[in-house]
Amino acid sequence: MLRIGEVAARAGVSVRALRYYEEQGLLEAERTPSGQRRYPESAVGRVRFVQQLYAAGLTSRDVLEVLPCVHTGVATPAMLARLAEQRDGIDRQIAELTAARERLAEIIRIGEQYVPGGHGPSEEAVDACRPAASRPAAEALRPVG
Amino acid sequence: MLRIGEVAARAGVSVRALRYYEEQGLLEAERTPSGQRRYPESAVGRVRFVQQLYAAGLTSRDVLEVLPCVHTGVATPAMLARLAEQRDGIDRQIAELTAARERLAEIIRIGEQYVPGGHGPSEEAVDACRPAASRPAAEALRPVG
DNA sequence: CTAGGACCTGACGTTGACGTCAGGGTCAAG
DNA sequence: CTTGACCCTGACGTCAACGTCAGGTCCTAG
Repeated sequence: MLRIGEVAARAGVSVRALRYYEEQGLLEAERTPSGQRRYPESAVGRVRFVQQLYAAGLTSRDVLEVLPCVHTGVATPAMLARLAEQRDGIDRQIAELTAARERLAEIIRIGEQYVPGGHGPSEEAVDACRPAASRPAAEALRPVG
Repeated sequence: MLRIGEVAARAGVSVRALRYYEEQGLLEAERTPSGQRRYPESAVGRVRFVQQLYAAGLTSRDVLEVLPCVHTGVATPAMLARLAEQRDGIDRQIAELTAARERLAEIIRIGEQYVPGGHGPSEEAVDACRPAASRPAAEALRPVG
């Protein structure tokens, strides 16, 4: 059985975070007679999983909805629906991130092309800043006005 | 020239958000003699771009660091470095999201497999909750304790 | 037995991106 | 000329996931 500090260190989070997770019902702990928390090794993996879901934009409540699969080992249809919903949400996020990434990457490509020479503003660079959908407009993201 | 309400509607954000962007230096506006804001069409695209970067986890300050490419049309080496940094951050996020997504997807697959029958907890379902790295441990994410 | 590092429970502070309310101008239509 | 939708500037409220501080307990090495 691990003490809270050990779990925190192994999972790469703060002690405060673990107490917060308990508060939110995401992580239980046994208690010693004196009231100190004791965790099984499994807690480390669980904390990492929670962190992963947080990173995916889920809230504590979302995670709480999704975690029961852990206890029952099997999902109800309603839970499956929620799981699928969260998965789809993540898919949407990935799509958005990919779009944003591409946009930055294009700005970088064009920037790298023009910086060496060091000459003035390039239409292409400005162009890269515009949303793909409105490229023809040739206006977006240039100095407003 | 668009009024603030129109820009907000077209970009799918609140009027308050636009005023906030101005406060953060992310979006300028001309003013009518009476002090009302007027935006060019380009503002809509710009707002969408800012939203996209927010969705990618950038803060207002991050966006502010990245936006100047818009004004100069070309990036300084320092700016290119920041852009690359943000792009790499997004890449890391995408990787994490993909991992989280896969984990949820696996839970769903196994859940779908066992729910129809409606019998008890399945080891596989529990297994899917564990981090791939610690699969051999066969402990993580089961009822803690 | 004692020092000090780890742990405990409140409970208030923080940060970012807005929401919301108060109190008051603006302006096209009827 | 008045009504009602839209706009303005403060300025305080919100929510999540913790950070941090206070004041006290536990426990392990020396």
